Amino acid sequence: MAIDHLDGRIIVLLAREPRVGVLEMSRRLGVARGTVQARLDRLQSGGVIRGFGPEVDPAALGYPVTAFATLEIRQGQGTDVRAHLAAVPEVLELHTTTGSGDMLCRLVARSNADLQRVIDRVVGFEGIVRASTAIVMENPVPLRVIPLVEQAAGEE
Amino acid sequence: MAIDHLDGRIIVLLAREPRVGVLEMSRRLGVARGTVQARLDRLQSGGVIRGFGPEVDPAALGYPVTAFATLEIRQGQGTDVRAHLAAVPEVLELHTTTGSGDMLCRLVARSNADLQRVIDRVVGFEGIVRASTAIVMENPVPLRVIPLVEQAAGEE
DNA sequence: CTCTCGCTGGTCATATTGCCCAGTGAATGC
DNA sequence: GCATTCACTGGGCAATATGACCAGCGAGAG
Repeated sequence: MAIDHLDGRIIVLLAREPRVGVLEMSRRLGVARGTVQARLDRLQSGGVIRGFGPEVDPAALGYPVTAFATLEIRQGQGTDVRAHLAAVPEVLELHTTTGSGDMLCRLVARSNADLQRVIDRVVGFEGIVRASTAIVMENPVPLRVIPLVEQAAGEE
Repeated sequence: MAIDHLDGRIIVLLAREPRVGVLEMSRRLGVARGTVQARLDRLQSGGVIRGFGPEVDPAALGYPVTAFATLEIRQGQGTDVRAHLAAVPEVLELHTTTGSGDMLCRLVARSNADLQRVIDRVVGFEGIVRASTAIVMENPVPLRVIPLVEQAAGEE
C-alpha cells in the first residue's frame, strides 16, 4: 500500500495528539475535512492503520519487569506450544523465528521473583526443550513507528 | 496503580471497539457517564493507559519482514550505540538486557534482501562488536495486553 | 455520628460527526 | 482534441457526543 506525504502527516499528527478529531486535523493540515476523512478511511481499510486501541502500560498495571525468552521446541510440538503460550497472560507476544532458538516471546512479571514463576509456567510444558531468558533493564527506544512512517511517506 | 474490575471492563471494551465514545460505554457497562469519564481520567493520569495512538502495521507500509537482533556492545559505548540505533527508522524498539547479548532490538525491512541493508546499517558502527539476527517467520501471538488486564482486574 | 468519597442521573451550550451536494482541476483513456 | 474519471474543495444539514456542571445518595472511615 502506497503512503502519500499527506497520509504521513495525518499519521504523525494522530500519533502526537490522538485526541484531535477529523475536523481539527483538517484545520491543522490545511485541507478539507472530507479529504482527511477519505484518507483515514483508505488508511484503515488498507490495513496501514490497524486501529486506535488504548496503549496499556504493563508497568503501571503492576508488571514492571519485562523479559525476552528464546525457546527451543521439540519437533512437531509447535502447535501445542503456541496454544500453551497463548494461554499465559504474561506472554505479551510470541514469534517463531529462524536462528538458534525456535521461538521468541516477550514476558512481563510483577518482580524478578515473579518472573521465575512466569518462566516456570512458560517452560513447564513438555514441548519445550530449553529456554534462555534475557531480562530487560532499560528501554532506550520504546516501540515506535513514526520514523518509519516518515520514511515511507517521504521517499515515495 | 490498582486496577478495578470496572476499569478492566472499560479497557477491554475500549480495546475491542476503540471507536465507542464515553456515552456509549456508559450504556454498555451500565454505569453513569460521569463514572466512565472519571475512570478514564484516572487510568490515563495514572499511566495505565498511555494514549490512543494509531496502531500502524509496518507490513502494510511495505515492511513485511521483521527480525530481532541481539547486539554485543563494546564497553562504555552504550550511549553512542543507543543514539545510533535511535536514528535508524527500521529499528522499532531497543532494549538493554542481561544475558548473553547486551542489547536486543526489533527491526523491520522491505524484504530479506533489504534486511541485509538494515543490518549493515545497524552494525556499521564502531561500538557494536557482534550481532546475531533471528528472522521472524510467524507471529502466533501479536502484541497483546488484554489477558494481562483481565488478570490484573480480576484477582485484585 | 459525621465526614468524605465515589456513583448516579440529570441539565446545558458547544463542537463534532456522518452524510449529503455541486464545482473544480488534473490526469487518464479514446 | 475531447470526454471521463478521480481526488479535493467548501458548504450545509440533522443527529449526536462532549465537557462542564449540579444535587442527591449510600457506604465506609474516622
